Amino acid sequence: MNKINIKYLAKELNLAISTVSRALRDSHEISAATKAKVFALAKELNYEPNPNASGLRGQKTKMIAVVIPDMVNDFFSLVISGIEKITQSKGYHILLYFTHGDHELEVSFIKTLANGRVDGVLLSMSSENNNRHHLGELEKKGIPLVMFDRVCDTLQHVVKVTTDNYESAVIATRHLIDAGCKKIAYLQVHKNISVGKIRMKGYLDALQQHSSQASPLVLESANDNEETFQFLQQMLIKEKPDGIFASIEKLAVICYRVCEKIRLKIPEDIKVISFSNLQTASLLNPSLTTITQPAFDIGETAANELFQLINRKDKSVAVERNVVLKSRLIKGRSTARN
Amino acid sequence: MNKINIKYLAKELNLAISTVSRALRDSHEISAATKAKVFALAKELNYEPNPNASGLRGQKTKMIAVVIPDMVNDFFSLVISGIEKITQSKGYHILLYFTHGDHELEVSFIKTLANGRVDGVLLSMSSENNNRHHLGELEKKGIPLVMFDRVCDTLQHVVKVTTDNYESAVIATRHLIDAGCKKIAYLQVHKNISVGKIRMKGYLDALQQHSSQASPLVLESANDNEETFQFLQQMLIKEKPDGIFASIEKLAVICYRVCEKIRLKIPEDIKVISFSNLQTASLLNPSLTTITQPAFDIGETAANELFQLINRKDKSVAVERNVVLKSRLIKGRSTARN
DNA sequence: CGAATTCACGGAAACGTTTCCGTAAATATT
DNA sequence: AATATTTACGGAAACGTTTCCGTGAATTCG
Repeated sequence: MNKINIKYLAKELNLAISTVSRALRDSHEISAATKAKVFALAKELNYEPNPNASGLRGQKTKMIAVVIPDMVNDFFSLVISGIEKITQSKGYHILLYFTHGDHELEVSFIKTLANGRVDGVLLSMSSENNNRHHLGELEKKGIPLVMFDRVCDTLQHVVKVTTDNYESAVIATRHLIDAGCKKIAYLQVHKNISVGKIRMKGYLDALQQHSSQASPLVLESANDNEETFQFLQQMLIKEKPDGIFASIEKLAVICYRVCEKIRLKIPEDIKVISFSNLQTASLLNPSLTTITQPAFDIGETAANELFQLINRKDKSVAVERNVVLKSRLIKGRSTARN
Repeated sequence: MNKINIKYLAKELNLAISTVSRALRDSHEISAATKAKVFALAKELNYEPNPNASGLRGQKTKMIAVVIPDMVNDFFSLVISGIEKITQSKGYHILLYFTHGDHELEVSFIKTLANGRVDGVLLSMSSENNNRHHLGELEKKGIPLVMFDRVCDTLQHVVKVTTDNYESAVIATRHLIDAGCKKIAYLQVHKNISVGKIRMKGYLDALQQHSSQASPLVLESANDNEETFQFLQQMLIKEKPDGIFASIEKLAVICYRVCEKIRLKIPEDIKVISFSNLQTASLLNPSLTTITQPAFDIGETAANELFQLINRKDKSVAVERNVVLKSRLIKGRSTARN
């Protein structure tokens, strides 16, 4: 359990510490012969530079933070896979944080991250979108930030990677209308998630422009799944919608369960469409029509944007940019015409 | 963008660096009055200690690495959630690595990790289980290791967290036998994953002891999903099994697709059971009977075991321990009696 | 051939913490 | 009252790396 560091290599080779360091970094100031000797010994002893020392000296950590609500659905798993593809190719490391939808946790994570622990941050915000003061701390410390999916719509001077939520919601709603739905309900999560707001606007606009439906029908989900189940059941019985547009897949799943319980047949009695990255959507009973976000692409894109920020020369000017990726409508039997 | 570090705090308060450091760590050597002043300023300026400096000095990083094959199924997502619960409560950070089933990548990850980047490693091995020399490097450097799920069965002196794969496989096979299956096929991944081997042994033993089936029927999946689809289709047509035991959920999903294509009715014509953590298993058509591993528990347990190793006093003696958690059989319609 | 330049390397400072050691003043002990 | 101990803090070393600066020797140039 001997400490193998540059000092040890230097002593072993009768060289100065600085020489060994330069040799390892392939500096032109070092002769080929010396480099060869250093490389050989480093390889033999399995030498790896101490990241804390490098980080401390160079103010570079080769690490980025990924801060997401959680991983209960396939979306964020895919995003992370996309991020990992990029970080892996750049020799970077991923630090992973879950906010569990808790804004306070998010603030505390960002605070600890704002001190040289990472070279950059990828963030998908926690539910409560009220306060964004903590993000200024990152900018103040010169740590690049890229937001994705759940972005902060009121925050300027930041790079955001999103999908065409509005257009997709319009398409989804029109898909239900075209399938013959006369009364379409929208299942929404918390009101203060920007993604949810934008999707709902798409639903509302499409309804107004392309349907004769008298008024929109919106159900906001509860914190607890069982509670949501009850609410949805009441709504389906009372309002009798013939189309359901779920803003997230969890709500579609709950909807399937409610329909099974109260003997509503999908798609005969009621049609269901949902934003979803569920890999088994096509195997559900019936197969679920989905609006599927390019989750892996989002991860790749966000990571690439972040590395552009990390590597740029002039860090004084703030960068603002909105990258919007397209979602896809994948038809299943849940919205088949009667 | 001023650097806020201990030196700055010290100058601002007319104190020595050492005094400020001790105050921040709530040392008994510092008077209450001084502590209060230091805390106040630190809070006001949002001071956070530089992790590289702390890590370099104290040889503690407050980080652990999680090395897993990938995140294409819900299992590892849940494991990570379990791990995160523990790290979060201990103020630790998670570094995440995907090996993508590539042994070389695993070796290279472990190598970089063996140099003070992390305080401990949680590992679920990549597919190829042949070489385990790289893990010795961790032990040599005194970095604790806990393996989970895909463990190395030939490696001694290490903590392993697994599930009762053998017993579960016996139960799964017996479940099919009890449901009336006379010819049960086992769908297996790569031969050299210990988990797969153990599960297959359970299948073989259960078959021998409780079934009149002449000989076992095993199909090893190809690397490519479509290829596996073709193989399985051929096998179902040629051998006509009436029961399928899938060792991982991906194979069960492929099996569903094949059955749909060649018009085999589940469970009337053929019954299907699978190891799976699919959250939508009960919503599939038909609902899938699963052996479900306590993935979240595995994460929690592995993380707790790791922290025990990290915090123990005497690091000279190697610890060996096998924690085995129980899986659950969750009945669906895919194995209903005819 | 003397001067300027390049080459190849050594010494030392710096990154921000933590902790060992030292020390005046204050308090306690005999 | 003289000594011992505690209190509260300062100075400096150490963690391992990178890089600035310096310097003899070798090479190039006029």
